[in-house]
Amino acid sequence: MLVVIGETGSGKTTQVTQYLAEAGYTTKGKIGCTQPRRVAAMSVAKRVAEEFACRLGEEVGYAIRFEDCTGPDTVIKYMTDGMLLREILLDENLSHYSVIMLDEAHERTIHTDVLFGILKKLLKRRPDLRLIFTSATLDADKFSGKQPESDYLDAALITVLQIHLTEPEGDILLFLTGQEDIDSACQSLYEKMKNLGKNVPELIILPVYSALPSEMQSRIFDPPSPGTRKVVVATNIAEASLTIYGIYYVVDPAFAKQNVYNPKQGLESLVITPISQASSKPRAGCAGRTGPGKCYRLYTESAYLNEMPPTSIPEIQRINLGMTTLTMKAMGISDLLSFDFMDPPQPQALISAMEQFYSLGAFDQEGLLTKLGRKMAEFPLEPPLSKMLLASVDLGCSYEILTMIAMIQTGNIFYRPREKQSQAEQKRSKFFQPEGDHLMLLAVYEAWKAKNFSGQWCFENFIQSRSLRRAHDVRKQLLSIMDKYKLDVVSAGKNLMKIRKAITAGFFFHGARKDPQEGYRTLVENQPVYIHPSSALFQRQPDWVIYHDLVMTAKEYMREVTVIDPKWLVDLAPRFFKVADPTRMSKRKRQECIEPLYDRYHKPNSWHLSKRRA
DNA sequence: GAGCACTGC
Repeated sequence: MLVVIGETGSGKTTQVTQYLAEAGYTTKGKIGCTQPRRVAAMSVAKRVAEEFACRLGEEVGYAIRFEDCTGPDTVIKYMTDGMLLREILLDENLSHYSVIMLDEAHERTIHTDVLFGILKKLLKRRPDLRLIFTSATLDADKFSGKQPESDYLDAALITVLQIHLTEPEGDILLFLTGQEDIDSACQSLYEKMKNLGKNVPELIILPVYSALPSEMQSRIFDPPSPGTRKVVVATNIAEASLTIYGIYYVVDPAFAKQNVYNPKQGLESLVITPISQASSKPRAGCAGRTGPGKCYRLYTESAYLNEMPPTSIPEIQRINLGMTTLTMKAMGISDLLSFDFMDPPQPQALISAMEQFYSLGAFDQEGLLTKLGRKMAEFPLEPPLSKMLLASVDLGCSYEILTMIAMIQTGNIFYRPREKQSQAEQKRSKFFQPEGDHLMLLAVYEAWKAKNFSGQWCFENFIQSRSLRRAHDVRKQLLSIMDKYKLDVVSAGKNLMKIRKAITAGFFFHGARKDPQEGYRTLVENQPVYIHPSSALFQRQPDWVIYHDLVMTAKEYMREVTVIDPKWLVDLAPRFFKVADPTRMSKRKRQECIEPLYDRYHKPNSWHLSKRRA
């Protein structure tokens, strides 16, 4: 086992694999090298193939989701870290490899973190395997919070204008946190420039974030005409995923949105947090990729030292662990609580994941994976979604559920530009279905399909064609896994109840009931929640609903909501709900007939506390 | 009557 420390761009990614090949490591197996991002895996493989003087896919190749560019002769294989994790599911000894290199391990993606633990264990069975971890930094530390300064936006805009008015030519990149920030910053920059009159040189203002349609994203690559300067206002999409040439000035307020998951409530939210010292470096590095550059850091040295954490919290301690832990279980890792994680996740996050497996029927009483659970792990989906898919096979509506899952996973289906909001909304409401938003997503996909997957149709309907194409790819992949395991793909026809039942079978713990006073209450924690105003059910407010997820913004909003019959809950989730005993209920409760079961005694929780089991 | 950073399978 070897650890290589080196800055990004030091050549470790492209050279180490070739040195190993020259040294003869490819005679007994392949050299595998993981990357946290797809683009990196592809572009690095391309470069190494050139240096190796072979065609891509021959001796040097890559594998990412939806794309396997390797062949029988491939000896150096680049791949995403998630891809290697899937490979372990098929061959736990990785018998085709002689060397595995986990590149950019400092990024601490959940996949790299899990691979780290699994590969260390694999060394005991395969002492001949060589492991290499590469990192730009050595140490990791814990995170401490800092209140965002309310005026960082204003300070950032003033800095941009100062640069524009006083500094020599060269484009500007400003980092902000999200779509709303960016749109309003662009608007306000535009007005400030207008107020300055005609005597100042022109400033071209360009927003960029992932939800922006690709045509508008690509405008940031156009070079400005002579005598003008451009300013790109971006999220951290510009940090690693996009390279913009001609940037000389970077303005960095040092904030970003981070996904924070609360396992107890099952609630994810995006919180504005200070970036880490480690990620301030690549931001500054965006200045002068092609020449000298300057970075304006909108914070003091003391804030840098005292308030910004050295590195960010690793993903594994922040996010919902459902899919990862199900994959680990399917790999035969029986005791997750004592697994050798580099930084262990919160025990509560592991326990809630396992409780969810039990109520979904993926675990038995002993905490062992059931047949259903094993099948669920085959799909690259969150466990509730794969349960929903497998339930749809039995209910006879897998054709429709496949599409809904692909669409819901992709997100960002509808595009609502500021200046054409009402028009976009009108188009969107044409897809509304009385049963709810899941069926609306299906209706969108079917309409697109009927128009031969037309991009023009998407444009006319304010729908992001990029998202639909991706949903199409995801659907194809899921379909091929269904084929592999001989799972039937059948249409529900006109019987939409089957579809709503399948949704309930996966998402029963996301049930909510109308509150007589206001909004809804979740069945599990009795939390007050609301239907999102963009939902097809916003006007209808039905009594019982299932939601796909909760998002905390102005209120706690349910996104992707579907009407259900509460009787289904007991049938489809007998481990979670029971019909309440009327003699033990208050009069008010008696009318409701159903109460959620989440009493401690009902959970067979011995398996997650005991190490002997499983 | 609102506003979803990024990545990955």
